[in-house]
Amino acid sequence: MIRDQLLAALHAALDAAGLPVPDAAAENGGVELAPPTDPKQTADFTTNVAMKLAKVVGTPPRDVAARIVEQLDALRPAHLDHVEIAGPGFLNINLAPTWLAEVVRGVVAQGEQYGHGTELAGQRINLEFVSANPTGPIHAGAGRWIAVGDALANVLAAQGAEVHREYYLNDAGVQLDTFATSLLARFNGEEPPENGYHGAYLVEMAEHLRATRDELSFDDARESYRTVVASIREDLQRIGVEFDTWFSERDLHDTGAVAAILEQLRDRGVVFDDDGAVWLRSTDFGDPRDRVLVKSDGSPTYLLADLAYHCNKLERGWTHLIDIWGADHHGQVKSLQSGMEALGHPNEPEVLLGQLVKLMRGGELVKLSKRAGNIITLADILDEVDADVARLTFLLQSIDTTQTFDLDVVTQQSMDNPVYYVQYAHARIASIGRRAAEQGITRLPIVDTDLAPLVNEREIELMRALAQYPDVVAEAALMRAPHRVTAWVRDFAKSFHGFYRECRVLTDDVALTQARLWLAEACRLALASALALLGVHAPDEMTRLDEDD
RNA sequence: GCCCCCGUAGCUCAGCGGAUAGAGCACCGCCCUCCGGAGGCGGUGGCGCAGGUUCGAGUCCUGCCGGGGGCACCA
Repeated sequence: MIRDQLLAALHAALDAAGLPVPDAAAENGGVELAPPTDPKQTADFTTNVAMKLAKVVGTPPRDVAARIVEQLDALRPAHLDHVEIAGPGFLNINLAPTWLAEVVRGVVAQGEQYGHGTELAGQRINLEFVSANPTGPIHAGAGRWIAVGDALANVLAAQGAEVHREYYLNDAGVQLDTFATSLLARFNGEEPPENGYHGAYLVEMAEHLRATRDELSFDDARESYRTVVASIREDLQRIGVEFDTWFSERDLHDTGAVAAILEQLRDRGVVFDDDGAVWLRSTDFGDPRDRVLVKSDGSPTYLLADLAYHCNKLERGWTHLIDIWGADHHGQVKSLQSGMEALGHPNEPEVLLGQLVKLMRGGELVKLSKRAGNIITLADILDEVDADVARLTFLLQSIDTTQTFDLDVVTQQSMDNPVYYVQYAHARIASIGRRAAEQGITRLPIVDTDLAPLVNEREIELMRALAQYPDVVAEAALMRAPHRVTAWVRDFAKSFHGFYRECRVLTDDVALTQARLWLAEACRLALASALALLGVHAPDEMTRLDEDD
């Protein structure tokens, strides 16, 4: 990549100028070379290295910059046009337009893999997300974890990691008993207990069961969770997410894995008995309080099973564990990590806490409660908008922010959804291809195509955005922030629509047409790449809107 | 009381310590003899408050004020 070549040249220039290389491990970081953040700056790349060195060297930043420029000019790296010193001491690197042509060729060469990298090569990551209890349908808010988890998995994989999508099925424990009690009540035409599940889905399930039998045992009621799991799988299929492993909590108990973990913890001397219960000394590992592992009635806590589960993931060969949890589970993070550290697995799992989704309908906040039964399910949303709209909506913002999902806005105004704006850009490019075919225009091999005619501001803007895309993907993976890809693709679509309006692709100028056809193709590939990471389709055509709509 | 997240334009949100803080929606103007107007161009409008670190702070630190989520022998 051109940036890497420039970076190497910059290092060489620093060396030639007798300047030290800023320590990457230091507080203010190493040598940075990036496009200017300020869009009004026209340079291709900028570096603040002179300002970082000013203090070390003891001369003003602009003087340091001058020394670097002198050496860079002498080195003349490929594509370099000229370097300017700007503002407080920025080095603004201006390249010849040839470098952007190389970007386009690079995109075409990599196809829909463009933007992928190898930052995480060799890592085997187990990503657990959703893991909603099988006691009821997936609610709408969990859609966020589905969309974010799947996109994050894609982004991590795009950086070379082997990524495994895993769903932890809580098919043991008291919540399943509560489920059974509630279902049994419905079967017998009674109301579930106050703290049971009151959702209408149990009424339906009970009706189905009554159609084939007169009696229902508690155990059979309990096992009916499998029906719920089937519906969860169906919802996931509708939104297009597939898990590699559905891991049964019950198996952990049945195989003795849970008991074995308790023994391990005992052996390590990190537990104590008190009042008939077994406790983990998690305070030794930074937890605000110690935690119960085995209750005084002899039953294991969720934490103990969860420790067994996470150890199991490591035993299966995953080198790093990532869990996506809702912020309402914040209190469990430290406990789990303390326990894992006690078991010899520090820094596992990495827990990504996502802030919760607030659902709005009719301008009112919808209170969610499975137990009260007034849930809005993911299926409800998918009944009204397609999966692409739902996914992109969930991927619009950082998981650090509480998301307000306004059902009215998302459904009634779904045509305004950003997903269509982006998909439209892709469809437009495909449309150009169709028109070209009609006119008998063939795209010649890119090696035979001169891209020099691409000099319009719009074209430059697009090519620069293309150049930045790999960094965006790498950053999204590193920061576990797939929404960065969303932000990029929206901006990119905007740039493309601007280009489309101003630069006609199919013209009488054969050379220009060829160059623009390839630019458009590069844009299409990048859009397809980004949308694939987000789990959103890249359509070749959009359904036309009604004129009178 | 303690812990986590957030506070940026009227609204919803971007913004890896860098230069004059950006989008979408809404509102006000423009633009279809031309590849799909689900489009383009322009305008109005903003970093909760106070200190600190730094050559440089929306970004880092402290305090305060708001909003959300947690502080179980529940999961």
